Amino acid sequence: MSKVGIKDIAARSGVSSATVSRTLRNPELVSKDTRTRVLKAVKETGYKPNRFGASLRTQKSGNVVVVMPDITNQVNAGIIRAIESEAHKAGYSVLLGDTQNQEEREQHYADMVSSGQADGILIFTPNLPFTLQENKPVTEQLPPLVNSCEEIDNEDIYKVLIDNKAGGRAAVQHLLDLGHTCIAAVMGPKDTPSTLERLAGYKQALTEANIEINKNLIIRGDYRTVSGIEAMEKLLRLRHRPTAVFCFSDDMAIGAMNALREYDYRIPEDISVIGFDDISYAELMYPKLTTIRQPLEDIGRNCMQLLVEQLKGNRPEQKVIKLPFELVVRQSTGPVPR
Amino acid sequence: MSKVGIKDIAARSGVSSATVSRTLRNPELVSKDTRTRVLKAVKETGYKPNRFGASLRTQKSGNVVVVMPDITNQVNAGIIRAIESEAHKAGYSVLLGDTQNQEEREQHYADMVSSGQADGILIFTPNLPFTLQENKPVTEQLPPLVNSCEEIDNEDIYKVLIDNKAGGRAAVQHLLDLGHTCIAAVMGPKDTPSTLERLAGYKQALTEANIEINKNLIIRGDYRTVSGIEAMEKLLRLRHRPTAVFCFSDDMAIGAMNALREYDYRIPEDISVIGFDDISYAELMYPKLTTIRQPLEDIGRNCMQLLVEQLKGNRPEQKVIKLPFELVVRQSTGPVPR
DNA sequence: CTGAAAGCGCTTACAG
DNA sequence: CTGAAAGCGCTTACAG
Repeated sequence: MSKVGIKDIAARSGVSSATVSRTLRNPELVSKDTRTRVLKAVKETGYKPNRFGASLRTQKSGNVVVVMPDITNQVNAGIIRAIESEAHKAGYSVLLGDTQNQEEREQHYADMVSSGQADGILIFTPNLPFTLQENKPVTEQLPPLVNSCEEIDNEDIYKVLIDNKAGGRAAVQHLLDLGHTCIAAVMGPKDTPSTLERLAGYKQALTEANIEINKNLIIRGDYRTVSGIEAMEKLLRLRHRPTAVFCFSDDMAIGAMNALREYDYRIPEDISVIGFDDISYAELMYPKLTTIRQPLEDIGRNCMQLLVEQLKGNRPEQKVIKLPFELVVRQSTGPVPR
Repeated sequence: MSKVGIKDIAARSGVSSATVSRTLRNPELVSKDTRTRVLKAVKETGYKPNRFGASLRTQKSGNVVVVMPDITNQVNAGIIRAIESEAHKAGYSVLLGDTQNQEEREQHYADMVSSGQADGILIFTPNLPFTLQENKPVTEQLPPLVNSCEEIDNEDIYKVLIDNKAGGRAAVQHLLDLGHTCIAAVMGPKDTPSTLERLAGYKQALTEANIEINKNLIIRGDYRTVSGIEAMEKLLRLRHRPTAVFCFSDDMAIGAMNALREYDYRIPEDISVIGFDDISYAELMYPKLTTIRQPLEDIGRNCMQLLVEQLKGNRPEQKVIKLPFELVVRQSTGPVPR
């Protein structure tokens, strides 16, 4: 690696380093003649301004950091895509922080903001990796920040959310409408806000239909495929098997369908399956998966837009953006068997 | 955001900023007493050293950048996971650069190395985003760098690869072994090294079996699901339909299976389908997808290890690491219908 | 339109 | 064990 600095360019083109900097940042301040000379030298040497020098001076990094529990799952994939393209529009680079569900790594990425490596942060976990002092207003203590997907328990934070409870309720209502009364739930990871909400929706729908909640029909999962398989295997052992299963994620629903096929059940003739998310593989399954669609792209776009507003120094009035979910009926759900 | 600097800590604990820095970087150089005082001040204020100041001084960023055409697909997902955990072990942070197949963005991420924001780079596209001068040795002109998945046409670069040609050949040989003679190929994006290699393997296997190459049976795709659907639809219109299809990616194979089901073909009784990659969804399909497995985790791990060696200042003798693929026979391939 | 100079926040060789 | 000082590579207010 050749290490070309601003001084080399200055020397090469016979101007001061100030003029080189101006040529690159504010070319309109420089005469056409010098500009040409400087740019020639830049091109010849392949000079790139050292970001640390610039950022140290300007106190801006031009980066935003995204903190996600698992960057490789399909839900986050859809969100990331939108974040990236929106950030790009606003002139920011995205640093993707995969926490692998480790608190230490969450902290690590949050520190990138504290240490100036990023100007703002998008948080998709339910924890706020910044310590707050009680006596000061929250907004003054936090960097530009938006929270989404897993709600942080703090009213003063900007958020982009869907109504998980209503989503859960809609999923179960769909099954009730098909005549099911023995409906199982496969939950996500313990104590995550999204799971608790969806569970509340599940319970609400059943209660409204005068159906008693049966604890044996509620299984803990972790949103991943394997846990869907295991949950389904547990359910199939029950004396009174469910005729329909509401999985709190598509990945678990896909696992559940695989377990059902393994044991020769027909979907939906024997057992109906509904998921949550509408990842791209949902409609590629056989049978195609009925699910509650999260507007992944909208979530990503809104998150970034809300962050960019803050980066501009604005403090939008509206703290929370609620986005709509949608029941997508496909082939994995059908009338209750009789 | 409170902006606490090293001077604030120095003042608070009654020492010089040099001592604060030592306490944080080389605590063994500082007396226990001062160390305690400094750490107390750090904790109370939540001070994080500004990365730009430090990096400007040390000329190290502690970051590596990963350049990928699409961070959200499942092949890359598997690779990223391994890269992240390996980087973490070596004390590096990973900046994920999704290029969305735009050359401009590829350049942007490469510039992060040129501008000092990253100390090394992992490139999963076939283009080298650095200009080389002919008269100097290549290694001296490049930063620590490893190339994988899509081979860059340069012998002096460190690479982690699988034998795509042999992989393609193995896929077709599997179909030949099942008695198929009319075998279609659904290729990836035009001119990508991986696709050209797999195609060469396809042709080699057929030629060895004395089967003539039929251009109508070779369709262009782009590795994504939709292109698999479209390719299959084209193939089904042919007067002499293939009895087996080799898709150069699992996503396209999944698309192809969906198209087949749409038109009431049975898999594999009517038409066999084989993919390439073995993404996690491959074995969750119905029928479960037969495919050529890429060792995604191994690829990621080896890439990062090879990069870390270079970051340490070493220049390993072996430039290319070849990793083995594996034919995974599942349910989407079967004997030729008679 | 251009240059000299200050300074962003650190780290580290040097001196004590 | 600790401090004063230099300097990493930029940008920009100021002066001309």
